[in-house]
Amino acid sequence: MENNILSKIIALDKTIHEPVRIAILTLLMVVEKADFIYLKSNLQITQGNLSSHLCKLETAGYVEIEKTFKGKRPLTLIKVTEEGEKNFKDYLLTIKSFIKQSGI
Amino acid sequence: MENNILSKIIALDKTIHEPVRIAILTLLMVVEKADFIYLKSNLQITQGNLSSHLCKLETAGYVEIEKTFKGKRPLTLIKVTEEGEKNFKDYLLTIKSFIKQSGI
DNA sequence: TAAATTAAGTTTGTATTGCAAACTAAAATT
DNA sequence: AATTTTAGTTTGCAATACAAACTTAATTTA
Repeated sequence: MENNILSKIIALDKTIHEPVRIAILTLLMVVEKADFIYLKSNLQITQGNLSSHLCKLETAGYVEIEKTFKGKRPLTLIKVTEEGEKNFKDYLLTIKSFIKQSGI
Repeated sequence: MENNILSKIIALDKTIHEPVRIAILTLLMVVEKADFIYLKSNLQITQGNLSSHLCKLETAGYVEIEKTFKGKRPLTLIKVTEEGEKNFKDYLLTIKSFIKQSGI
């Protein structure tokens, strides 16, 4: 038992453990779907940066990306998958128990 | 106010926000000094990996590295600096308030 | 109606990483 | 004398995060 929390920290899911992706997943947990522009304006990052992070999350199977149109303009909708949700919650629980043990 | 926590997450200190370095700093917070071997065996990572993370922390001014001898063998002692301690605590507080808001 | 601007993304380029494997140097053991 | 162990550092490389450049199409302006 004992300092097992440090091995859990070291084994943290790298797909999630990236600030921008933590923020993306946090937003996606509270809405059923979000569009690209909504995420971009909430996160205040460049479109290219958002695009590549979404690709990473999609490749990992953590989000689903649906390309549609609003009128004649492209509209990209993003939602978290069950797997993404589960792994994100696990991630949060590990962080939480780490914080608890840190005594902060 | 409101979703300001996400901008804090995105602005998280990259020198700290790396699992191995979080673990190193966590260990360094509870001892005055640690030696290389102590860190290596507690973290269960390769020496090369530990060496490079310590360099990164040293370059950032977050740890001080003192090379001495135990008998005739090299002994490397590592301690966290005041700046390292302050920034690590700030990091933990940000994570803590994020976890709190996440409702987990 | 031609030119410029805006919208909504994707692709490209690059400098930085994290890590394992290889290496160094000296001490201890066989 | 040769091998192994200890205590690290350096090297090599694949993966990454981000900004800048690009694409495509719609809209606005002159």
